[in-house]
Amino acid sequence: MIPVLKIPSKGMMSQLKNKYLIIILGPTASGKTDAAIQIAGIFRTKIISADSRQLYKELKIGTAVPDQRQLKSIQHYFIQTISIHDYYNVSMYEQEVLELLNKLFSEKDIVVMVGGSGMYVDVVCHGIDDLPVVDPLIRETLQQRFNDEGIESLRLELKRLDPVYYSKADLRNPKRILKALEIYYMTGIPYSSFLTGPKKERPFKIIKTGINPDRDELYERINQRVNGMIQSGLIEEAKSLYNIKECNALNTVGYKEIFDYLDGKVTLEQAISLIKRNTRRYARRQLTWFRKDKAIAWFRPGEIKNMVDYIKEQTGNFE
RNA sequence: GGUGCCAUAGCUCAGCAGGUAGAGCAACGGACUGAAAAUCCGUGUGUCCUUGGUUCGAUUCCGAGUGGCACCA
Repeated sequence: MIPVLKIPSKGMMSQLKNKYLIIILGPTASGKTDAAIQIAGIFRTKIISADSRQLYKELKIGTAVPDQRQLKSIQHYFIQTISIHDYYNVSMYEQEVLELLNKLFSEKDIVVMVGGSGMYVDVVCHGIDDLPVVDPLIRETLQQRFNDEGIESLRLELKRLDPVYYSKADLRNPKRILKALEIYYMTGIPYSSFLTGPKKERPFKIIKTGINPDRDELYERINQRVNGMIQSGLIEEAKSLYNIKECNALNTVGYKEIFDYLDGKVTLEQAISLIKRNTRRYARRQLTWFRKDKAIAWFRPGEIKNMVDYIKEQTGNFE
């Protein structure tokens, strides 16, 4: 059972007019963590992570969470807070972040948010429609049917049950079809009728900054990060998670390739190359997501001073 | 020094009995309202080493040059 969290009341929210959420986003390995810590230090505030994998307690090396020293210097939220066995989704994240922000803004004028999960960032900025919680049994049944029957019969079913969503859905993407059917079977109401579209307004102001190295530099940073992860014990970490490798949260770059190595499917050398390649691809997908957001002010790694100047300019120069 | 083989996409290579070229990997672009580091869709990016010749036409055939590899000295 998922606890329903209360959205702050209107009275509390009206006081947040001069509060600023500073978002630092960018592709993986672009230097977000360091930048966020420096900037949060300058503004004497705290950091909210918007990272769908650093959330998990059990994951550390492969997700490049901030180290102990960094976590001590600035308080972080949403780092290693839930278990990979827990069910979690962006809507829960939205609720929890709004709750937390309401609390943090009572003592700070500025809060920093850092992360590379575009959907997590967007949900905090614009919200997401409310959907019913789906019974895990329904989800499993549909998943089983997909495994047995393939996508075509589910697609035809969606066409019959929710023609509106069918007409605009990505019909070759099983996840989209399954999601819509889950909601239909949970409620008897078409998924499309839950999608209202309009974006929620937030009572606080949002300033978006991004860090985007040149492509060559980004790939070099990725290579170094991956080599560093191997040296720091990624293989041992993956071994300790091997018996639960089917968990959704472990369908993650860095872990899945090491599992294949442990299964003897690839050599260690191949696994490391694949981690690098898959991280590059992930970074590109992140950039595709961020590119369409024209509100982001872009910087290069190390341009902390420029970022701080930009933030001061946007907030009216107060600290 | 001699002989032979090779030179085509970022890489490994295929191909064209002469009509300006394609495969794997890599790369690049896009979608994305509850597992999003997930999932799905799309794209060939090229002085066919250089230079003469033959030809209506040469990446393809011939000569020379350059570079690489192998073997013989």
